[in-house]
Amino acid sequence: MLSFTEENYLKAIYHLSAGGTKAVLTNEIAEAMETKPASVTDMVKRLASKNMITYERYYGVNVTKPGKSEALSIIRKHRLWETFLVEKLGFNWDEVHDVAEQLEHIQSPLLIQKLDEFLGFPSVDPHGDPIPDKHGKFHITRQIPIADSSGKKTVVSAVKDSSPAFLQYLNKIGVYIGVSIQVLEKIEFDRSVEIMIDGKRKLYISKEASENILVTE
Amino acid sequence: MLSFTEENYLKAIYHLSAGGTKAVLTNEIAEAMETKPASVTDMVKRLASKNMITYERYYGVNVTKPGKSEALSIIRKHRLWETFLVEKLGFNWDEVHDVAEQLEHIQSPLLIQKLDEFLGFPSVDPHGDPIPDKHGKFHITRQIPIADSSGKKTVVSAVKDSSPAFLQYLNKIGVYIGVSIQVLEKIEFDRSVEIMIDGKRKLYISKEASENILVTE
DNA sequence: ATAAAAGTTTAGATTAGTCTAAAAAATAGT
DNA sequence: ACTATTTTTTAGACTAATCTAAACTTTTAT
Ligand SMILES: [Mn+2]
Ligand SMILES: [Mn+2]
Ligand SMILES: [Mn+2]
Ligand SMILES: [Mn+2]
Repeated sequence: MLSFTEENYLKAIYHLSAGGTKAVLTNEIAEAMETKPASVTDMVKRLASKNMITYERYYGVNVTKPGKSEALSIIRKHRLWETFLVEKLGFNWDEVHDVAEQLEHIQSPLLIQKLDEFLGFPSVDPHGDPIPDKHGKFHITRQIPIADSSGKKTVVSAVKDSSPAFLQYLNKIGVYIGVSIQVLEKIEFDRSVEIMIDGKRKLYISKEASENILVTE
Repeated sequence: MLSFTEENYLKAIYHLSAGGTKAVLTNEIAEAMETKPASVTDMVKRLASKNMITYERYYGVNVTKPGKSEALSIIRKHRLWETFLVEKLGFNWDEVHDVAEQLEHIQSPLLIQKLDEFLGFPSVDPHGDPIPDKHGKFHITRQIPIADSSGKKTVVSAVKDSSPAFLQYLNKIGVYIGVSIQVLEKIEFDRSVEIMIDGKRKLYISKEASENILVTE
C-alpha cells in the first residue's frame, strides 16, 4: 500500500523515465515534484524499500515491474476520471487535470471497474492520451507534432502539453481533438507555422504551439 | 483549509453533537475515531485554533457556526457521492459508504456543483439520509422506527444504521427504501416485531432491526 | 468528607514528509 | 592530474498525527 505522496512520486518518476525505459536523476524528480533534492533522496529510499524502484546512490533510480504496474494503475485512474469529468459532467478539457490529480488516489477497484464500464471503456482521455486497461496495456499510436506532418489534411489526435494555459489558447483558436488541420507553410525565420483549421480558418501559430499539437501519422 | 484528518474529526464531532446542538466528550470522539483520548486532546486543540469548535478542558467541545458549515459541506459531498455510486454506477447501497469516505475529501466546488446537477439535485441519499444543499440547508422529515408506527401500512423512508451487515440483511429480507411495510404485531417477550413487507411477505424481525428501519410519520 | 474510580490532559516518543546547511561524490575544465 | 563546479547525500531540525505512561481533574461511592 503506497501513501498518497508515494503514489505521486512514483507517477512522476514513471513519466520522467519515459515509461520505465531509462534511469531518472534526483534533481529531475525534485524539479517535477517541486521539492528539494534532499527530500527526494529520502523518498526514493522509501520507494526502493517497497520494491517500486531500484535506487543506486549518485546514479539514479529505475522503475521496477511492480512499480510500472502501480504507476500505470494511477495513470489509468487519472485518465478515466478526466474522461468522466468531460463526458459526463460537462467540464472543459482545461479544467479537469487538478481534480483528477485528487481523484486518481481513491482506492477502490470496484469503483474503477464500474466507472470504466459507465464510460464505455474509453481508450483515450480528453487530451488524446491513451488510457491503460486494467492490465496496464494500451495502444501507442504514433503521434507526431503537426510541424512534422506531410502538409496534407489530417486530424488533431492529442496535445502534448495539457496545461490550462495552452488548452485555453487552443479553445480560442478553435483547435480540439478531432478537428481537421493542415500545415500550409513553415516559416523559416522563427519556425512558426501557418495552419488551416477545420478547412476554413487560416492562422499562424508559434513553433512552441506547433510542437504541442499532435496528429496521427 | 482543513487536512483530511481534521475533516474526519470534525465530521465525527458534528455527528456526535447531534447537529451541533450539544457538547461532545473526549472519550466519545476517541471511540468514534478509533483513536486514543490523548490523540483527541491534541486534535481538538488544533480544530479549536482553526475556529471549527470551541474547547474547554475537562468539559468537552462544541461545534461553531463555521464548523457546522464545514461539516455539512463534507456530509453533502459524502451523500452526493453515495447517490452517484448507486444511481449512476450501479453500486448496491451496502457497498458505497467506504468509497464515499474517500471521495468526500475531494476539494473542488465546481465538481460538486456539476455532480449535484448531473444527479438532478437529489434530496436524499441511498440510505434515506437528507443531502444538505450548497448552503447547508436540508429538510428534516420526522422519521420514526417502524416499531413506533401506528400499525397502518407505510413506506420505508430511511435506515438508521448504514453498516454493510445490516443493509445486507435487509437485502435478504427484501427491505429497501420505498418498500411498503406494516407492523402486524409487537411481541412483548423480546420486543421483536412481526411485519408484512410489500403486502405479501410476513416475517419476524428483532427489536434491534426494527429500531433501524425508519418510516415517515 | 474522603477515598476510589473514571475521564482527561500532559510529557515524551515515533513515523512520514519536508526543509536547510554541510559533507561527499561525480563531472568538467584546464 | 588537479582543481572547480555540479550533483547528490547526510545530518539535524520541524510539523502533523499518532501512541504509551504518568499526572491531574472530576465524578461517584462509601
Ligand atoms: Mn491530467
Ligand atoms: Mn489527460
Ligand atoms: Mn455513508
Ligand atoms: Mn448514506
